[in-house]
Order: sequence, then structure tokens, then C-alpha cells
Amino acid sequence: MNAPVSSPASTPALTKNQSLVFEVLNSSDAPMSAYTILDKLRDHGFRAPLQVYRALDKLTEFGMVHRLESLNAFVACAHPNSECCSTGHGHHGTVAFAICESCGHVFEFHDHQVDHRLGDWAKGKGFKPAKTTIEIRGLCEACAA
Amino acid sequence: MNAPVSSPASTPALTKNQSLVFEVLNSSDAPMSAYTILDKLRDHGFRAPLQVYRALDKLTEFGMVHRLESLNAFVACAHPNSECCSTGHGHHGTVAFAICESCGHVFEFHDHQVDHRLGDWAKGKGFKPAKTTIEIRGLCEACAA
DNA sequence: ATCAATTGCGTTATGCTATAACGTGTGTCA
DNA sequence: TGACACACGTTATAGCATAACGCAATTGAT
Repeated sequence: MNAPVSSPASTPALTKNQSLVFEVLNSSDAPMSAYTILDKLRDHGFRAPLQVYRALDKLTEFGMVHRLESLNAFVACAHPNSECCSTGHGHHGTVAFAICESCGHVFEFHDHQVDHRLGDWAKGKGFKPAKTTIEIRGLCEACAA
Repeated sequence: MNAPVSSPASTPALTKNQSLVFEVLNSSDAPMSAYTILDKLRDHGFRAPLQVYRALDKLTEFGMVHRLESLNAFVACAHPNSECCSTGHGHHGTVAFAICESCGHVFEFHDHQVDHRLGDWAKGKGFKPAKTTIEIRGLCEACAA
């Protein structure tokens, strides 16, 4: 009984572990590390980091979760139904993040011009992009005040 | 005899450890992790990670070294004398990196329009950027062939 | 039906990345 | 000369991530 469970349709069917991990991330205001997620799920039978990492890998592949490289942490996608996400297949955008170093809040956004500009640079150099990371660390409006 | 040694002028005076770490990074084609640097410097008396991390912190502050967040690794700045670098003070740019996942080579570049665009987004949101990371992972021209 | 391939899962062990906390020596400068 | 700042060395520990094993369930082709 480890197979994915059918679900409402739009989002891919998630397994139990994937759902649990996503729930935890999705109800958090701030990014969480894999180990923090693990701790939140001990009551649900999670014992080892790999259980979390495996779920995170899939969720990331589905475009439901993003990894923040500068934080070694993860957030639920803020625009789950937009085409900007999903590494899996047809997408046309890179997601950018602004991360408040005071309150931890993450703003996710997308900018076509930045995309095009980076894409043009790559074209000019013959570089084939696979994944692009854009992260702005700083202070959000509320915290900068 | 632990104080910085005076040097040619343009670059800040580096201590012995800082020079050693910078030399290692600067003569490498690809980014290196702190621990790889440590191994390269065992012959020079390095014993502990902190010796490397402390030097890297300073070199980064001087703008002579960049940290690649998506790799947990470090590279020597490719444009040491440009104003684009140096987190320390007056600079106007964010550096972007294209990282070849096959050969490991890193291309460092700068794009004002990307900068402005991200800056505009931040202004609009009242977000105060402190440090911006832009990293494109993919395949360089030679490796994509 | 059944066998092979695939995928998810659980567990143990391990490896890599980074920092805390302590004490030492040295140069600066009021 | 005493307070301070800074670089350094060492030990210990914290935090992030994956390798390698074996089992269970599902899928799909023959």
C-alpha cells in the first residue's frame, strides 16, 4: 500500500509521505530545513532524513516545492497553479525569491525580462541552462522599518 | 607575526592564510569546497576547517572570492579589478554565474538590466536587498556539443 | 497468470558543510 | 601600559545530505 493515492486531478497524486511533507511546508510561514520537517513529522512515524528528502525530491520535481539554495531550506510554491513552476515539463519561467533575513518570510515572484535577459546571455555564449537560481536576501518592508 | 602583510596596493593586504587560500582558488579551473581547499593546504600547516572558512570570509568580504550557493563552493573572482565586485562598499552590481555541470567551469558575468529589474521589484515591494544570488546551472558550449 | 521492471518505503551508516567556544599572540593607539 | 581589535590554532559539535541495503506494492508486457 505504498503507491500514490488518486487525487482531485490538477496536482499529481501524492503518496502519504509526500502529502505529509507538503502539508508541513504549506502551513509554514517561513522556509524549513529538511531536518525541521523531519522533527515535525516524528509523530507521524518519520524516523530518518531520507524519508523527508525523498518526498522533497518528488515535490520539487512536481513544482510544488522550491529549494532555497542560499538557505539550504525548502518552501511550498506560492503559485501552485501557474505555469511558471514545474521543472517537469513545459514551463517558461524561472522563479525568483526575496528572503527576509529578519522575519524569514519569502516572496516568490517571476520576471519575464530577467528571464529573457539571462536567456539571451546564455544564447550568446552557447550555454544550455538547466536550472536557474535567483535569490535576494535582505529585509522586507515591515522589518526594514 | 599574524598581522596582514603590506602588498602592491590595489588589493587589500592579505594575511598568510588568506593568501594561501586565495592562491589555491585562483589557480583552480573549477569551484572548490572549503574542505577541498583544506586538503590542498595540509602541507602548509592547515589542520582545521575554520582556518579555511575564516580566510574565505575575509576574501569574500574583499570581493576577491565568491561563494556559489547552489554548490556550497567558492571561486576566485573573475574580474578582480572591476567595481562590480566587493561587497564591502561602493559597488553597483550583482554578479551572476553560469556553472557547467559537466566540466565544472564557471562563467562570471554582470548584467545591469537584470540588476535594475530586480532592484525595481524590490523598490516596488519596499524590500531592502542585502545580497543577491544569480546562478545558472547547465552545460557550457563545449560540453553541450 | 506470472515474471520483470519500476517505484516507494524503512533502516543503518556515513560523508560533507559549517560554526561555537575557548585560549593565544601581536600590532595599534590613546 | 593597558584596552582594543584582529588573526590564529584547536577541539568539539551542529547541521545538511546521500550511499547502500532489502522489502513491499504496482504496473505492464508476454
